[in-house]
Formats: sequence, structure tokens, C-alpha cells
Amino acid sequence: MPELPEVETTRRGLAPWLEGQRIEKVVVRQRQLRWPIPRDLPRRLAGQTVTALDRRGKYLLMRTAAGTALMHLGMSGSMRVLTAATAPGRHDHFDLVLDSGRCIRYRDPRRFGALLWTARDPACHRLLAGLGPEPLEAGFDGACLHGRARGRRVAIKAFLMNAAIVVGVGNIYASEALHRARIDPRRAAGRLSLARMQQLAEAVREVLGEAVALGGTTLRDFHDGQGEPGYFSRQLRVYDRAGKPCLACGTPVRHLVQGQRSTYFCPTCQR
DNA sequence: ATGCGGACCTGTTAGC
DNA sequence: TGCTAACAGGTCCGCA
Repeated sequence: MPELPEVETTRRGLAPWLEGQRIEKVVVRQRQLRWPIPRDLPRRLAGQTVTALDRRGKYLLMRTAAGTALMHLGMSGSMRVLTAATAPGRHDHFDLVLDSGRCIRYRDPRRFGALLWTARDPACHRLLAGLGPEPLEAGFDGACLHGRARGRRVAIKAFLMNAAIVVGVGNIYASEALHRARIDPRRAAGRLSLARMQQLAEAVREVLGEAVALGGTTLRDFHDGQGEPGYFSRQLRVYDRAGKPCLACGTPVRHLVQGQRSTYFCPTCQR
């Protein structure tokens, strides 16, 4: 479900409720997520004050003086602000109960998400250490894409979705960015000129930036911390539009499968 | 080093 | 109407 814009939307929605607040306790109902929630995590987090809620790629970093909780929403995760008394549902796997009486509840039907703890600099954590640049910050541009693509034969779409190259671009925004940059998703990454990579970097920034501004994309079930859907869905130009006219030229949008993931593109606009 | 396929898990929908 | 298969927004890991 969540790509960078959805995670950032979640972060922005939760930050005001978390930052400066003390965590009274952590209630774990289901430990088995992508990795088991560490047994000592509730003990380490209880009594701590949240100094900041940050994001790195699709990970949320909840910082405290004792260490940092890493949270990932996987494919189907979401987090909401509730009052602690609200009855939990079947897939509500853990709660962060605050002194204020609020409760940040994590829900994830498929359990591909994660809640982990690190007492050290989270940037050095094995899951974060190898991540590429943030697409909406300085350090990401066409030159870095071009440089990293040298000699590589992977399809540009898979390349773009590789978090070691750039973080935050998932299946929806990869198709959207390639359409805006007019690049065929099947092209070998190493065969694209610097100029085209610059267009692609710009398209990635544009798509993700607009999506963040609209609160992300809700296709089926994404909702922010307040339970609101994202409004970028309407801006999607190719994703989930197979057979419908390309909004630029009218050619029917094509669907294909790359590496077990759906890709959508316009065979006329994208070369 | 790179690239590919499988693995993790549940819910929803398309098709027979 | 009911069953089954395919598919869904992620990404790590092991193997060739």
C-alpha cells in the first residue's frame, strides 16, 4: 500500500500527536510481522518521550533519548490516532499508549510491516544503511541516476523501485513517473542518456511532491492518521487504467507484468 | 556485482 | 450462488 507519499502523510498526521509526548506503554497483540517485534521493545519504549517522528524512505523513525523505534507499513499497514479505550480489531497489532490518553494504533492485515528497535544511530541500522538518496531532497538528480545505471541491464522500472538507487518509489509512482518522463518502462537502465535520466529525476520529484501535497493515493484502503483518504488517486495518469485512453495522446494504456508487478504505460508516448 | 524468483500473509475480486 | 485462482501499494534473501 504505502509508498513515500503515504508514509510521509502518515508521519505528518501523527507527528503533532507524538512529538513531546510520553509513551505510557506499548501494547503488542501480534508479534509476528515481517520480523517479530522484539520482546524487550515495550519495556525500552515505555516511559520515553518522543523527541521526533522522522521518515527515511518508507520507514518511520520514532526517536527517544533511549533509542529509536523503526516502523514500516509494508503493503497494507496504516496507523491511526484514537482514544485508548477504542476496541481493537482483528488486525490491530500494536498500540502506542500515550500519557495524554491517546493511542496510536498500528493495523496491518498482511503483516508485511515491521516494528523494530535500535539504541544506536538508526542510519547505521542494517535496514537503513544501504538506502539511496531521498528523492525530494538535494542529492537526488539525473546525474546520480545515470551514474548508478552504468552498465546495468535491468528494466528502468525495476531500477527506479530499487531502494538502493532511490528510496520511496513504489509500484504506482514508478509507472506514473515513467509516463511523465515519456520513458518505456522496459528500457534497460544503462541505455538511458543523461538527459533522459534528468527528465526522469524531475518526473519522480514532481509526482512524489504532488502526491505528498494531496495526502497520498488511496486505491482501496489507505487512510492517514486521522482516517482521511489521499486525493492523488485522481491524478493518476496510467496506473490501474489499462485500456483507457492515455490522457496525453488517447492511445489505450497498456498493462504488462514486470518482475511479478503490474506496470502501466502508454506505448505511443513512452519510448 | 547483478538479476531473478521465492518467500512472508490476508483480503478482495474476477472468472468458471 | 459458491468455489478457486489471481492479484494487491514492499522488500529481503538465497541462488545462478
